[in-house]
Amino acid sequence: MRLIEHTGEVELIGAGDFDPSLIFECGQCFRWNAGEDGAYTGVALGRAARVRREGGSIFISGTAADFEDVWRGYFDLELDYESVRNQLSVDTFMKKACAYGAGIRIMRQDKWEALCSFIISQCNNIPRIKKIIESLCSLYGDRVVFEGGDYCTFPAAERIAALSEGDLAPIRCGYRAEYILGAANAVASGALDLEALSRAAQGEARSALKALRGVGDKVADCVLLYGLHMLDSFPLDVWMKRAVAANYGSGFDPAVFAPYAGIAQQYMFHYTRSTAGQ
DNA sequence: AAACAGGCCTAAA
DNA sequence: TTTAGGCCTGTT
Repeated sequence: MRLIEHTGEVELIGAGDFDPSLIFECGQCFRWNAGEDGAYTGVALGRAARVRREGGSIFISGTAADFEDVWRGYFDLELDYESVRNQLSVDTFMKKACAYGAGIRIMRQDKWEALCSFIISQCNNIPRIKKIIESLCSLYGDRVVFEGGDYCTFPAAERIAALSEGDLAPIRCGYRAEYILGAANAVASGALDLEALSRAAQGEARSALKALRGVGDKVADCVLLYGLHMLDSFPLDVWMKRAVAANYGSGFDPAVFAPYAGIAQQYMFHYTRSTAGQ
């Protein structure tokens, strides 16, 4: 990959699989939105940015230093996703899913943000999930100005731990408020060390997450994959259960996709949802 | 109007 | 170990 620094943004040439619309809309994140020009703007890791594809290049706002400090890791640019796709194309279904999802990458999101976001996601639809998260950020995040617009960071666990259920009432997250506060307290107090968990064994990290009220198998697996970047974690939501049942039956074991079962899940998820009803 | 949406918890077999 | 019902809220 070649990097060219322009004024206000960097250009990536030969970044490999990198389709902003797939990355931001395949269900792994909630805070990147497409503008009229097709460019995505979002706030991540405390800063706002814009990402777009033009020709064969990817443009990310900021300096080369920003890119090295934040975005190279955030977009997981060290992993060759084309090679992963080839590795995962083990049968007819996965060949189709991988081809369909070429351009997807699994981001390294903020760990606390992933935990909190996927707690909110339970039994909810994407528009409402995004609405609740934006409301949480605008109430309790920090303001950042970017290209003349006003944005908000995702509030730190410490900030939310200091709140009450009443403080969360305006975000309209319903019964999840109690779960959010519990998780925030666990993280803020140090009882749950997400940084340490990301270096622990997957099973151990999963158990620690599931010890939180409001975190079951599905949310825990999403946090492992999207927050702790454990690429072998295989979240099973209702769509994935249908997809697995339809294509593999009951004896399926995601270990056939090791060590990238989580990426396999992402291709399957996106392919299944996008082609639903066709 | 009733069901459903990217689950989780509890109680009961 | 598996299953049913309830849960906040918004949308269809």
